[in-house]
Amino acid sequence: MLLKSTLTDKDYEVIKSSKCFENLSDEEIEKVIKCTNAVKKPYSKGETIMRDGDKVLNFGLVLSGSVMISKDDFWGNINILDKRGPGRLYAESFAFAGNALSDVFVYANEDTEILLLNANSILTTCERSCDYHNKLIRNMLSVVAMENLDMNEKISHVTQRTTRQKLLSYLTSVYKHTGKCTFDIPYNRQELADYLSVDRSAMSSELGRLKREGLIDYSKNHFQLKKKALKEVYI
Amino acid sequence: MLLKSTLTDKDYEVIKSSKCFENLSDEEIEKVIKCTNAVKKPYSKGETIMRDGDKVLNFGLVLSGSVMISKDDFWGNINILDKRGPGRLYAESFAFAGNALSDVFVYANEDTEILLLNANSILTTCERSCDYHNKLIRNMLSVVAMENLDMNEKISHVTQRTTRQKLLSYLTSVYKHTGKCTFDIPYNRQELADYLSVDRSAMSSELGRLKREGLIDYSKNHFQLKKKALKEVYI
DNA sequence: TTTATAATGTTGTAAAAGCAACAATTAAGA
DNA sequence: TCTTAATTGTTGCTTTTACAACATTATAAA
Repeated sequence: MLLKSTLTDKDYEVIKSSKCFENLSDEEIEKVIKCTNAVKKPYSKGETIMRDGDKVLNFGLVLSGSVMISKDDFWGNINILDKRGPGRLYAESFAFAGNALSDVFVYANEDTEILLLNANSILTTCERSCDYHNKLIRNMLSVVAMENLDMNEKISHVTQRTTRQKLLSYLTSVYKHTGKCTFDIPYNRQELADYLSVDRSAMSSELGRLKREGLIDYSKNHFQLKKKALKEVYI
Repeated sequence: MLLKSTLTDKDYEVIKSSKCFENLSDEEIEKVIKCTNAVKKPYSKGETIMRDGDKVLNFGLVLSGSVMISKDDFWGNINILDKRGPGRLYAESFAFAGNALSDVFVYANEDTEILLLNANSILTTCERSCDYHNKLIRNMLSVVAMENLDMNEKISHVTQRTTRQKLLSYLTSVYKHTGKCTFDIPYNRQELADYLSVDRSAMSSELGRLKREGLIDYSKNHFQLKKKALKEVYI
C-alpha cells in the first residue's frame, strides 16, 4: 500500500478535475487525502478490483486507465453497467448506502491506478473538524445523484424492445452528450453488446443493416449518426 | 399551497419514518420544514406530478398514496422505473444533481399527498446555521445512494434475455427482500409488464407456463415462489 | 342484481433474437 | 515480414417475442 506521498503531479491534476473534489482548494485536497488515509493502488489489466458479494467500505477514484463495472447473471450473461476513466468514481453508491454488499464486479479494463477512499472517514468529521468535510459530502451527494441519472439513461437503452432500437437509443444519447454527429464510443463490439444486453453477432448484423440503410456509418469504434437516424428516433 | 401548519399527525409520522429524516429530532424536523418552506400538495389519481423535460429544483416526499415514476420512449412504450409509497422520495436525484432536467414522468397512482422540499434550501446553510443541515445532507447522500442500488437491481431484471428470466429475476428479488416465499407485488399485470419492459400478453402466458410447470403460484397480486423456481435461478 | 368497464388470460402469426459455426478482417508478437 | 490471436462480420436454424384480436374473469356502478 502506497501512501499519499507517492501521488504524482498528474494524479493531483486528475483528482482536482474530479467532480468529487470540486471547489476544494489544493490544501483542502491534501488534507482530505491525509485525514482519510487515502491510498493509491495499481491494478494490472484484467485484475478484479471488487467482487460480487464484497462488503463495500471504500470507494475508488480512477487516477489512470479505466475500470469496467459489470453485473453477471445466473445464466452466464455479462452485463456491463459502465466504463469509467480518470476522474470518475466506482463503488461510491455501495459505500455511501451504508453497510451494502456489492452486487457488481469491477475490474481493470487496462493497467489502472486507483485512489482508494474510505466512505466513513469522509462522513465522520475528524477531530480537527475540517471544514472541507461538508463541501466534500455535498460533492458526493451531487456525484451520486448524477450517477443515478446515468443509470436512468442506461435503463432507457436496455428497455428498448429491439436491438435496432437499443443501438439507436445508445448512439443518440452519445450524440446528445457530445453535441456531435461523429464520435468514438468507449466499447468494442462485444462490450457494446454486453452493455446493451444483446447478442453480439445479432448486433453486428443490425449494425450492418443500419449502415446499408444509411442511418449510421462506422468503422471500429468511430461512429457517425446521420439525419435519417435522428428522424427514426424523433429527436 | 398549504403551509406546514396543515400537516397532520399522520403526516409527521410518515416524515419521521422516512430515511430522509433519520436521526433528526422532532424539533429539527419542524425547523427543516419551516426553514425550507416545505409545502404539502395533494394530487388526484392519474394527475401528472412531474413531466419529462421539467427543470427540477424540488423533490417530493410521499405522505400518502403512491407515485409512479415512468420513462416513455419514442415508440410509445411505457417503462415504469419504480412505484413509491409513503415515506419514499421522488425526483431527489434530479434535484441534487444540480440543474438537471427531468427525463421521467411522475404521476399519482392514486389520490396522493406530497411534501415538496427544495433541494437548494437544504444544501445552503440558512442564516440560523441550523445544525440539522449536515445530518439532512448525510441522510440524502445515503438515500440517493440506496436509490442507485435499487436501480442497479432493476437493471438486472430488465437485462435478462427472456420474459421468463425477467419474471424469475424480479420475483426472486422480492423474495430476497421480504425473506418470504409468498408475497404481494405492488404492480398489476400491465404495470409489471411495463416495469419489466415486456409485452403484457406474452408475459401473461409465460406466467401461466411457470404456474403449470410448478415454479410459481399466484392469484392477482399475490405470488408464491416455489423451490423449483429458486433452483432455476441458482439461489 | 344487472350492467358496464377494467383486468387478466389465450391463441395464432409474423418479426426479431439468440445461438452456433464459420469466414473475414485487424491487431499483436515473434 | 510472417504467424498467431483477437476482433468483427455473416449466415441458417430454433426459440422467443411482439402484436393483435378475442375470450374470460373480476370489479365497480347503477
